[in-house]
Amino acid sequence: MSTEPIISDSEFEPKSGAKGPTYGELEEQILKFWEDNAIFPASIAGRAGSPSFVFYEGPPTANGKPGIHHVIARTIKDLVCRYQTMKGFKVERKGGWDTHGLPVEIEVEKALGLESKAKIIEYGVDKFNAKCRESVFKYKDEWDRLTRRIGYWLDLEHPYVTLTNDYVESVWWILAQFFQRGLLYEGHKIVPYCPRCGTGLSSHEVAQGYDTVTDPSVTVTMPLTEDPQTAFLVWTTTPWTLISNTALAVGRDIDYILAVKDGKRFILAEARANAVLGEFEVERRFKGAELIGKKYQPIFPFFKDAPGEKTFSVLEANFVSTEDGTGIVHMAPAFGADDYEVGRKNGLPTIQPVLPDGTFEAKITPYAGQFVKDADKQIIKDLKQAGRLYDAGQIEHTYPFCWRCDTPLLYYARRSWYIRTSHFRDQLLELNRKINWYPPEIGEKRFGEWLENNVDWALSRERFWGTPLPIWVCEKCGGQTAVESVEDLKQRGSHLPEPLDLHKPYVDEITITCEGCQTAMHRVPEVIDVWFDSGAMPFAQWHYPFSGKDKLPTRYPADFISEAVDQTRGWFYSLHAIATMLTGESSFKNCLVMEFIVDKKGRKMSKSRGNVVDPWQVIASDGADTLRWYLLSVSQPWIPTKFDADAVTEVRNRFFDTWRNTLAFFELYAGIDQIDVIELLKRPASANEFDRWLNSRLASVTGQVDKAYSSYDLTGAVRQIADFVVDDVSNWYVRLNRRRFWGAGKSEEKLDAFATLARGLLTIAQLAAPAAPFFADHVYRRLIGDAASAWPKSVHLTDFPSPNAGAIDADLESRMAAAQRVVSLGRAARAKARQKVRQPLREVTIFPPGEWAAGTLDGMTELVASELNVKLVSIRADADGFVQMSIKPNFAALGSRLGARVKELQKALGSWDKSAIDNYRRRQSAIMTIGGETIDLGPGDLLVDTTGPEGYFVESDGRLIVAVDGRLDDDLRAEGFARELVNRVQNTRKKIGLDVTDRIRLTVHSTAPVLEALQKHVGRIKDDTLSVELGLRSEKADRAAGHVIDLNGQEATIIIERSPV
RNA sequence: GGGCCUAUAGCUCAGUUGGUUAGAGCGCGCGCCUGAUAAGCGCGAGGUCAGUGGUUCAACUCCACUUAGGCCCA
Repeated sequence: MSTEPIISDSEFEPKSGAKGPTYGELEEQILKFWEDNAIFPASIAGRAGSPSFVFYEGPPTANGKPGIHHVIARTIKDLVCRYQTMKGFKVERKGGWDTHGLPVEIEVEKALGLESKAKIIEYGVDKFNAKCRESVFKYKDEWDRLTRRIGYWLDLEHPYVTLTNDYVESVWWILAQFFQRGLLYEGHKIVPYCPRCGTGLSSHEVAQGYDTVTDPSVTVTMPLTEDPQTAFLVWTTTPWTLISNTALAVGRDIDYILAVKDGKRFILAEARANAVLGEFEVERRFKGAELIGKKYQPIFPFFKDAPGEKTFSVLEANFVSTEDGTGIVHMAPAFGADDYEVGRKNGLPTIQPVLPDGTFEAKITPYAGQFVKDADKQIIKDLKQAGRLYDAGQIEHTYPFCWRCDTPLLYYARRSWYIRTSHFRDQLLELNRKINWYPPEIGEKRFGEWLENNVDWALSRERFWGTPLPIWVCEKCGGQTAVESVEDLKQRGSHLPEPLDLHKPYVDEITITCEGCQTAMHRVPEVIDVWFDSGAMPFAQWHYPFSGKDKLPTRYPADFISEAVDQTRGWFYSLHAIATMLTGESSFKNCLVMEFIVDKKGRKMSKSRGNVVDPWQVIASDGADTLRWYLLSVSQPWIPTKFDADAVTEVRNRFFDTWRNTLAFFELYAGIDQIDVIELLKRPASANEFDRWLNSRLASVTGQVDKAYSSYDLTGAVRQIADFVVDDVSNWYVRLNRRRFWGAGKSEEKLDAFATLARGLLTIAQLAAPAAPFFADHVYRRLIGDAASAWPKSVHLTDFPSPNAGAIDADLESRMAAAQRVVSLGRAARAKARQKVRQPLREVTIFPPGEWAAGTLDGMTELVASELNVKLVSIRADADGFVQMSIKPNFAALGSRLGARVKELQKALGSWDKSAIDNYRRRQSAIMTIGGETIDLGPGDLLVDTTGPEGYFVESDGRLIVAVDGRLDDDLRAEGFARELVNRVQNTRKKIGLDVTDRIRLTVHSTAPVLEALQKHVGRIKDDTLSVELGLRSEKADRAAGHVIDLNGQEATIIIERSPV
């Protein structure tokens, strides 16, 4: 055994205000230790040969600074990975960067002052893309720095980067597979389109430009082919789209009527009839289903011969509502996403008579060359003339405008490439059911319903900075081919640039000779949706299948991913969809979905509001562990969290300071006695009841925390750890066992206490390590020291503790809980008696509740007596005659059994007298008659409530009663003086800077009654205050020489001198 | 406009399949304890459980609608 003190520089410092290093400084030290000793790589290498726990990092884009919401995301990912590592798994964590996409382009456009696609082309796509490439790593260093500082262990040296040729090549390979399986096709997509800029807008661009405007609101007639005297009534706010009308839509289950008004016959939804028609007669009622398939007469002649079996007929659509309009919807597939989708399913033609600049083409003679919205007026006039207008008015609503030039946007069919995801709908749904979502409703609702309504994935983007779509088309014969690798491209292509860059514009120059007609094929101009990039990461991060074939089997699918809820239709979907189509299984098994972090007022954090929290500031003041712990414990990650900096500090004060002080307490006395922790941990289990209790609690908590972590209840886990440290370890075990730590020598009793606390602190460090990796390692290393080679260097290299089942003593835990309840009520009773706890009292009487087992307080009376500072603890089963009682039904137990009769039972109980109540309290059974029916009442069916007996000071929580005898006698008073004196001396010792081990000579000057009282307790006073001499003087003291104190209203002066021995 | 999440004490959050008097921490007031703890303990003040309507013997809890904040779509 080592004779050197393990703890050379104790953290404990007497109250001087300084508390040793700040948490931030400690964390920096731990970070350095991790780096110097390569602990992160060691934590993976140490699990070589173990089964893998597969984690995928969702790639961020580093063109913006990381914020507080990134800290929670990274904390959760880190926690789970560290936990699984401690559980024995090999957990690799490859970092990643998302580097393509429109948001990147928009940032660069703003920086360069480019206002349209034409301007970008003018500027040069090569130069533009070079700028994009730079911009995506603008804040990479900042990201890396924050990632390291918050302790997120991630392989930042070998990240996957979506813009590299290797990554793009993998994406191309996947797309080529899809192409060869016929899953890629060309179609149209309805996009919000600015006719002036000549470009489609992304949804977040559109969201910026909504404005309230007045538009025409017209209702037109569509006569039935089979009965031209009857017409459908159809409503629209965009009359110009009527030219492209190809069908009508109704809801299958909506109620419709055939109405007669002024001799004319109309069909419309019943719910809308009053609003549209005013007065009318109903000729017939029927469901929408009856209308499906009916033909009608086109409203304009231009496309009356359009192809399609179902053209100019009534279709079914689930989006038809009766909120406004007529319940019969006009369909123009070229100008509405819903329309387009229904049109596609029903083989309708896409009639598109509008040119890219927003004007009608020449074929539409009366309106040719007019901007469509300007043509509305003339169109309405012409409809009226043709007798097809039922009603025309105006409506105020919101409409999107281009955020750059204020031109009204048109929803416009543009050429687009699609992936046939809808063919996999059932499989997507089925595989989704196998994913564990946290919380589960994300999987069932938000994600599940999204999959239910799956439409084909619109893959292409008419942009510049993205993975180019690897499809080459022959202009002559229309032949198409997909390139599946760089090798493939080299073999088939000409004009390959050197060095090879797979981005625009270079890749566009490469031509492939058409197999069919030997003509040059050119690549389609589009790039792909950036979500496809990130969704391909399970494969592309390893450059699969070109070099990752050996790696994939142990790295797919992921056991765990976690991102914020906005990724439901982003990354979660792209991961799931690509994997399902490529491998037939989903790419992740567990998915923890985070909600957003909002400001203190519940509003979104945004730069413009100026309410963004800078993580660096929080880390600087409270430390990264504190921030991590706050974010984990404040609420479940999947409910929105209001960030509160004061609450972060509170976490530090309540949990970390308590934990740290418990360690400091241990170190203080372990240091004094030169106790070797490693040897301590080898001691057999202690028989001491307190030690057994703490060990039992420790085992229970270990099991609960393990279970919580493994089921992704991270909040539950950290809350349990914090409660255990604060309540059980610090405020109960340490406080009540302090004397065992200070005692002289190295008694078994003392070493047992040290061993118990050491074991507790060590295990807590392990339990907390995944959540608070810095401080946990600090505690661990202070305990283990550097010398101990048998123990791993870092807590993160240890195995997660498994509960010591043999240590769990449920009976002991419940007896201790009972004692704690008694003490708590006893203190309240003392407060009522206006007696401070330092003043000993004669007796406390306990009336245990009926449900307590007979021996519940066995072995606990000594503890209760000392905590409540009473001489005698009495337990009386029978409260009759001592307390007043009332009784009522236990609604929870009886409600389901008796239903409404509970009320009658309650009434009947009102007539019970005291003995009847006490009878039930003791026997826990009774028979009653309610409404002529006999009811057997068993244990717990009735609840006895007790209120105070006269004369005593009583406190009760409804079942347990604790009564304190508040009367004092001379002996009690004398002891009160003695304890009061000890307290004053101890405070004074501290104040004048004496060390806890210093011996003193103590002199007390006071009045005769006080001295007489103190005389009775000389031994105890000397022991407690480490006094080698105690002088009691009745003469007046020189007040300046000592400290004047108040002892229960009597004045005294104490003089303390340090004794040389 | 649609889908989903959230709303409980001054603040941050718990609240099991509907059931006794809706809890905790912080903050505030009063009292107490302390030989590790700028900590802790007790008591008190503080709640139309966002609002309205419904189902039920019984609603914070279930249903409908409304309001406010958020996410994703249109």
